[in-house]
This record gives sequence, C-alpha cells and structure tokens, in this order.
Amino acid sequence: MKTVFALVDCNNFYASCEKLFRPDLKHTPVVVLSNNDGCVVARSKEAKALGLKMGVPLFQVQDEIRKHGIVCFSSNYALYADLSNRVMTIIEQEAPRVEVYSIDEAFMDLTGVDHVVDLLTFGKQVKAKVDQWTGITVGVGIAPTKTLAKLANNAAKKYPATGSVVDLMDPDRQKRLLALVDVSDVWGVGRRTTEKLRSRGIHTALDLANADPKTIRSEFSVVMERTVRELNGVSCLDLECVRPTKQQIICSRSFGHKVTDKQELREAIAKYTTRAAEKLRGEKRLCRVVSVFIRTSPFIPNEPQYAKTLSAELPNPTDDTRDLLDVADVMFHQLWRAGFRYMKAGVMLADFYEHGAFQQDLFRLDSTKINSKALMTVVDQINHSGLGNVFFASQGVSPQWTMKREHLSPAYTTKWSDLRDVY
DNA sequence: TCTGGGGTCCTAGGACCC
DNA sequence: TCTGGGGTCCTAGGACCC
Repeated sequence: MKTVFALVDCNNFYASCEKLFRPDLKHTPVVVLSNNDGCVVARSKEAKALGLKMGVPLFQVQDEIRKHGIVCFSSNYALYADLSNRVMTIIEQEAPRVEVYSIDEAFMDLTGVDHVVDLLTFGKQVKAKVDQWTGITVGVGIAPTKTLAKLANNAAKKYPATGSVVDLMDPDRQKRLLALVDVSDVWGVGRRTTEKLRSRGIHTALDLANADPKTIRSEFSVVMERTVRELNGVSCLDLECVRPTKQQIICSRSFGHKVTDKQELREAIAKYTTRAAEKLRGEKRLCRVVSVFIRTSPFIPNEPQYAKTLSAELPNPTDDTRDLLDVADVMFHQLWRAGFRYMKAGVMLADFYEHGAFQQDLFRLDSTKINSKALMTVVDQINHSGLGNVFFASQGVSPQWTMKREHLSPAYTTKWSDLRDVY
C-alpha cells in the first residue's frame, strides 16, 4: 500500500504559548529568548514581519525591540512542554501511529486513510480540532514520505491560500513545488551540505531529486542518498512511534556572567551533575561514564581561551547522585585552571544500563550506597512535589551563576517548582 | 557588557586480532 | 631481498535536527 504521512507543526510555538495567556498581546510582536536571555529563539508572525531573524543575539536587536514595542519573554519550558502535551494528545487520538518528533511537531501515519476520507479534508479536521481545543494554530503537510511531508508543511505555512493544509500526494504537484524550493530548505540539508551541493550545480530541491542517488551516496553519505529517494516519493524513513531510549544525557549552561571563581564553578558542576542524575533516574537507567567540561567564550577572541573535557568510568553503573558528584568533583579539580573567565560548563552521562542487567566489578562486589534507592526516590519526590526543594551541599546555597531570566512569564498551567532553571 | 541547550547518526582512522 | 589482508571495535569529529 502507498505510504501516507502527515506532518503537523505548531506555528511560532513558543511565541504562541506566551500569547495564549496574554490576549492583550494578540496583535503585538512577541519574541521568546533562549536561556540567559541570549538569543531570539521564537518570533510571533508580527515579529517576523518586522524582519527579526531567528537566532540573533538579543543585544544586536535591542534598538529595534524598543522602536517597535516588541515584547520579550524568557523561555518558560515548563509552560511549552505542558501545552505541547495537550496538542500531542489530540493528534494521537486522530491516527493509530504517531511520532512526536519534537516539542512542536508530530508525524502521523495516514496510510489507508484516503480510502475513507479525502486527505485534505482530514488535515483540515485535525487542524480545526487542535485550534479549537488548545488555541494553538498548526500547519499540516501530507505526502508519501516524511521529507516531502516536511516540504508540504513549509508550503502550508508560506502560502496563506492553502489554509495551512497542503496535500502533496500528486507527483506533478511535488515536482512543481520542488522546483520552487531552495535546496537548503530540504530536511537534512544543512549549511555545509548546501555549499557542497551548490558547487555541483544543485540549487533547488528538484535538482537534488533528479540527482543520481549512487553518486550522492559516494560524494555525501547514505543519509543524503535517502533524502534523494524520499524527494522522489520513495519512503525510506518510517515513523519512530516509541521513543528510543536515550544514549546520553547532557546538562550544560552558559553562565549569566563570566565565572572566574573556582568555588562558583565547582558549585555549577555539582548542580548540573545533580540535574543530570535526576534525568537519569527519570529514564530508569544506570550510567557508567561521566564527562565534565568547562570552557571560556570563543566569542571573545582576544582573551586567553581554555576548553577541556574529562571522562571517567565508574566501577559499577549507578544512578546515585552522590556517586556521580564524587567523580565529577575529582574531574573538576583536574580540569580547573585559574586565570580564565569561564563562560560555560556541563556534565554528560553515558554508557547506560538497565537495573539488574550489568556485570558487577569483580573487586567491588557491592559499591551501592546503603539505602541509595530510597534516598534518591525521596529527594526526587520532594523536588517534584512543588512543596519544597532539597539539594546537596556541594551545589552551594545561593549561587551567583544562575541564568538570567528577566522576562519570565508566570506558571500559568504548571507548578512554580517546575520553573527551576531546568531543561 | 550581551552569542541556547540537548540530542542523533555517520564516517574515517587507529588499534587489535587472527 | 622478504613485511597480508580482512574483520571488528572504539573514538573523535563532523553534520544535522529542533
């Protein structure tokens, strides 16, 4: 049977979430900022119309923001995650197989649906339901492959006459759209690949679709070969309906100001380690490898630069915050060099195991701390309860290095405790 | 003064083994 | 007077995504 995919994508998602609770801003340009209020990461349609670019540093556009009365929000991921769940729940009710691809996008498997209902009509129904039940507007792209569904979705956003729903099942229609699309707008084609393709005379999505898959494979990779085939309507990428288990957990942040004090940086590492351990327990996994990195800012070229990562393997896999703090702290002391202004630090966990499914270290038969599970469970419960916060002394009591979030919206739908600078 | 965070997959090359 | 070749595993780095 011919495959049919739909991509449902929320419009200006973070900005739309903020506007939901601020009807007074309905027609006001709004932007959402990255952590530390560093960059613009989402723009309402009014902000886009003013020419604000995605990813620009806030300080570069301060004048425009003042001039046009653009309203800024610090990112509030607890709010966006909550609204995302509501949208995804609706989409999951509309199709038997759904892949939640990101916080604001989901692929639906519509194979066979066209025997029952016209695909365009179906797409419009999904859109109407999400709009009505959540207030979030979405675009829908329908096509025989995920890559074409992405392009159909882009077209739905770009051309208002489509009513935000595009059915791209027809091959002639595919060709006509592909001829209009720059190759850099194809899913999976990034900056470097765009340059390389252009140097070979491939400028539009149609040029890429007409390229020889074998040549593309040898000059690029098997990934790009799949893209070529997908552009020709041959489905190579299936839905991933069950979230694959994580291979690594990263917790890192840029600091609100440059850090030069050893103890301050040490506390930051402890905090990230603690957060990473919480995520690890959320995944119900144990980890064996811990990495720590610290770095200065590459954006200040005249300053002395330093960046280094260290990794360590634990004797036995663990999810106990105390074990991870111990090893991270040892590495931190090895990493630390005085005389630099540090911009960012992070902790990575890797090499995961399921509980009870690993080889014990022969010479340390049981290094598990007494009552580890009970203690960690209680710590997690208290921190998620919204009633309080317990933490390890090494994190410090009043950290100076926390994120800058000067434009944070309230906890409209979530608990205040979710607004900790996690995520 | 001020430039996000968290992930995945693929490839090339070295080490090592038989 | 001559120094294989193939397979596997691991790691670092690149590229991409949202």
